[in-house]
Amino acid sequence: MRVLIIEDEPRLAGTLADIVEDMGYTAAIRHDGNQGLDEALSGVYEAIVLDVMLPGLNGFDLLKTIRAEHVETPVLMLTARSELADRVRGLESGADYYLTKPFETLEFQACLRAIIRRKGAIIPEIRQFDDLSFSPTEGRLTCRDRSLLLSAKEKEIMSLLFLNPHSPVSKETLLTKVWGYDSDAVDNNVEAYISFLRKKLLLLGSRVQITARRRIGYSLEVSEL
Amino acid sequence: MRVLIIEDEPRLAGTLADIVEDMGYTAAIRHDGNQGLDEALSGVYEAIVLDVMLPGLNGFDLLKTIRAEHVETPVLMLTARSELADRVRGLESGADYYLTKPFETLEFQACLRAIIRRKGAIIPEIRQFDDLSFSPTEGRLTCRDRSLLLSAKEKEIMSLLFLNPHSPVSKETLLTKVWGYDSDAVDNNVEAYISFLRKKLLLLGSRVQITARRRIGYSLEVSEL
DNA sequence: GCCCGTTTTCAGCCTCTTTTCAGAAATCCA
DNA sequence: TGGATTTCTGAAAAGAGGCTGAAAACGGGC
Repeated sequence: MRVLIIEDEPRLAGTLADIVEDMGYTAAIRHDGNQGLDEALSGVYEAIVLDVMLPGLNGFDLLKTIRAEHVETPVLMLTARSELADRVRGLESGADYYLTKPFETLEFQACLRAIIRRKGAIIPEIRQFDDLSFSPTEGRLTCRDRSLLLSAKEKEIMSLLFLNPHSPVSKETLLTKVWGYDSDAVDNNVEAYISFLRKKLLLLGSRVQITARRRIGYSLEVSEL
Repeated sequence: MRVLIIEDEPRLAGTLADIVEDMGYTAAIRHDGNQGLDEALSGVYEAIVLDVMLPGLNGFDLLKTIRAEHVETPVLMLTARSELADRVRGLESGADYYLTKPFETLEFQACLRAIIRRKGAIIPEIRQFDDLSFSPTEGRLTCRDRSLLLSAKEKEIMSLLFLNPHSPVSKETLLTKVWGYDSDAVDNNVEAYISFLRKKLLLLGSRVQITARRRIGYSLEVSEL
């Protein structure tokens, strides 16, 4: 799961790469428009972070070109200006989102996650939390040398919990995101699955556990012991 | 610090209000376009969360009207569709951001913070008062190296107290905001919870304490010693 | 149709939260 | 000072939410 960053300013490019890697992706960096275009056309990226001002070929034209070539990779555009005209132009060139510098790390992450999710992909490849790692595509949980596969529903629940460890996910969220908006599943369905997942965590011997916060939700936490 | 939510679906409106309040704002809700417009024109809000589909007056037109009246409150638009045309139209109407349903709490908060910050205001997501810090989303109180989690009701009460330390919050306010408008909870319920919270502050060893002002309410104060 | 793993359902138990109550303490005011 | 009022808090009861084992129902592959 790779993200392409096309940004000529080295410091910003580095920072972005760090953030993206924190999210569980591998980052590739290109510093000019033409190199960026070549790379983007490869179509192997999960998302592209694209600065508007670039040497060689500007962001708008780069974007139009790859869209013309039917590369549908989600694109997050970055610009120093927040002019309406620019933002509209960005969207019309085929950007999925438009972020004005400066921005917060959290905001950037949220937007990146949002555009990737919007195109239907499941978020990063391998996510790590303490001694536990999780591959959402495969649905594999690994702790040290032990590893096991999750069922479809278990996998989706784990994905949501892994998205932001420590921050609780409510049963309501789980029900609508995993079972669907108009399903008639009830709270106990979630509880049953949480129970399944806990058994598997125990089996793996991980220090990570799923903690219930009454009336609030479930979150991943590292065991105190 | 108020945020106006213009959203006709009551459930979503309620959820958004909760989130916004967790961030330390006061939420006002309007369920239809015309009422929303009146409220928005007052210009007293820090930000407006605006659904596109509304009875009475749609979001685009509402937004254009208030911008024509030179109300520059940041606006976060919500829509069920992610059509390019819609997004362009939203931006052209004067929206600061465009969020497609469904979205994550975190994503929503990040965007809201972003648009407010962009217009110059600042909001910390962790609130600090003397040696005590409080994270409303997580419901965690921290003092130096010690930290603990609050229950649902404790959390809500603490949120309200933290909103304006030193300024007292009445039992009546607490009852309506925490227990709800039509609950039959009595003053002693509040008193009991204040007592719980005091115990927890003691446990943390914080200098912050909850002071009662007879017939007026409770406020956070720093201990004299 | 049968087998398998997955998913749902149910019931009983357990735990934490919330409410209730009663007496003690503090505060106010005449 | 003394009585009325308000607030505090420990303990217990009531309630809601959460857990889990077992069994039933489902559904895809052979």
